Formats: sequence, structure tokens, C-alpha cells
Amino acid sequence: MHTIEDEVLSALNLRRDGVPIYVQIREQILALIAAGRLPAGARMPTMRQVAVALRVDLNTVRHAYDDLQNLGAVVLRRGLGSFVTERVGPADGAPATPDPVDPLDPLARRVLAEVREAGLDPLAVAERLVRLATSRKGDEP
Amino acid sequence: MHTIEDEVLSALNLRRDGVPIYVQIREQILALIAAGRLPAGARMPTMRQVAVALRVDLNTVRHAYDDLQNLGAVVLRRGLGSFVTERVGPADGAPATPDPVDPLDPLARRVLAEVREAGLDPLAVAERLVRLATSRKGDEP
DNA sequence: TCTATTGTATGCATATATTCATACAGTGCG
DNA sequence: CGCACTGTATGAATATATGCATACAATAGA
Repeated sequence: MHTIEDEVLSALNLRRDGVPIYVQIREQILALIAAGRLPAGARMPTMRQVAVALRVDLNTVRHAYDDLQNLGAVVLRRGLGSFVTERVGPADGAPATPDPVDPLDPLARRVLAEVREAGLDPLAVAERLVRLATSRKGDEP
Repeated sequence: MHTIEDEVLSALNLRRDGVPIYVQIREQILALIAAGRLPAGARMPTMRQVAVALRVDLNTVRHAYDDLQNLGAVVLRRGLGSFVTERVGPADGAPATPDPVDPLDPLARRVLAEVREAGLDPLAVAERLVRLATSRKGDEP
């Protein structure tokens, strides 16, 4: 069987485009959380597990995990492991989920910002996205 | 009036998320080229212009521009300036545009990869993108 | 209590990123 | 030619990222 931790481990992969390793780990885990693939309360892969899987140093993974904790995305507990926070963000006086927010909202918003930054039409990109998604079905076995 | 260079300059902006400055410049310019906002043959902003606009060092901008040249995206000419390459990529024996490729294809493909990496449904993201785009019209004045 | 697991921490070495200052080398133009 | 502009280059200084080794501290469970 595969646990959530294993799923996360296999989802992580590093590029060589100049982006620091710890930033890549941080962003990828944030994306997994935003996607609901790492639900609130879920146990994260061990720092050492990630270090071994990605073949990077323990301190490098820690850098990423520290960032995640400072962002309020996870909580680190010595001797226990790391766990996804119940709700991301400061969470002040806002009531529980005023609007049934889509779990893919964060990613969608990021994409929207990126599209606008590039000066493109979001609708056109969405259309293109649909065409690409429906045409190339068998990409990753 | 505003030239293409000025448009590019105002489109560039830096984050403070740990991603190296030269990588941010490189990726943002690549996005502008992919979006057609920097057409083939167009003159790029001067390295010094970018350095002043972003308040970074000339060598940092050069790092980005060097990467862009190594990627084949631009050509640097001493005394003249930097210019967008006619066609991005090695361009071997492939005939001219076998399929009328969308100018937003690169971005769309990147988004698709990101969505799949996050374990989300591309169609759902596309829908969400449309809803976000159509609901919040007045974001950037 | 003992032990394995896990986060926390330190010191040293190396590589890269960034800034600052300065200079050199093509290019077009008056 | 001489000048202004633009890419190219170098050296020193500082900060950060990464790896490697090692150790400490808290937790759960046998």
C-alpha cells in the first residue's frame, strides 16, 4: 500500500534551473497542500525521508520545512514528525469557510496572476488548457 | 508614447521568495516572449535599463541575458542591444509552423504540467480559471 | 529504562549570487 | 575622428545555499 507520505515523496522532484533546492521543495509541498493531496492534519514525509529521496542534505530540507512552518502551512514536532496545519494563513476573525472555497483555488489564482502578468487572455489560456488536457491523455504512465 | 522596451520594463518586477534575481528576470522575459508581447526581432530593454529599473546590478541582469542567449531566445550584440530570436529552439529540419501553434501554448503547457503535478483535474482548473477571470474584472488599473 | 525515530543545532568547506567599482570593446552617428 | 551608447569583463567583498559530519533533545513504544 502507499501512504500519503509515499505519495508526496514520489511527487517531489527537482529541476536544475537555478531555483534553490529548498525553494523548490517548499513550493511543491505548498502546491500539494493547496491541491488537497496533503490534507489538513496529515503527516508529512520525514525530513530525512525527503533528503534521501531527493538526494539532498538534511539541512536543505529543514530550510524548506522551516519556511513552511513560518508560513503557517505545517507544524514541526520533534520526535513526532511534521503535520499539515488545519487552516493555512493567519486565520483571524474569519468564520469557518464563509464560501465553499475550491481546493484548487490557490493554484487557479496563481495561474491567473501569471497569465495576466504575461499579458494574455485568461479565457484563451483556459481554452487552450482544455484542448491540451483532452488531446494528450496518455502522458504519464 | 511607450515603446516595447518600456512595456517590458514596466512588466518586470521582483519577488522576495528566495528565487535568484537573475532567474526571475530570465523567466519573466521568457514569459513575455512566449506571450508575444516581445515579438521576434524586437529590441529588448538595455541591460542597464533593466538594472536601473529593478535596482539591481548590471552583472545580475547580464546573468539573465546570458541565460536567454544560451537558450536561443535572444541574441546579444555589443554596441547595438539585445534582440528576440526569430524562432525559439534549435529549429532543425522542422518545416515552418506545421501546426498553427498558439502563442500562449508554452504557458498553457507549463500550467498543464503544474496542474497534473499537483494531482488536480486540468478541466476543473480551467473552469475555475474562467470563473475567476470573469468575476474579478477590475484588478489592475 | 532502553531504544529507535525525528526534529534541532553546529562547524567547516565549497560554490553561487549579488553588489560595487572600474575598465574594455564594438557600433552608429554627427 | 570623437562621442555616446551597449555589451563584455574583472576583482574584491559579502551573503546565501549546499553538502558533510556530528551531536543534542524530545517523543513514543517495547
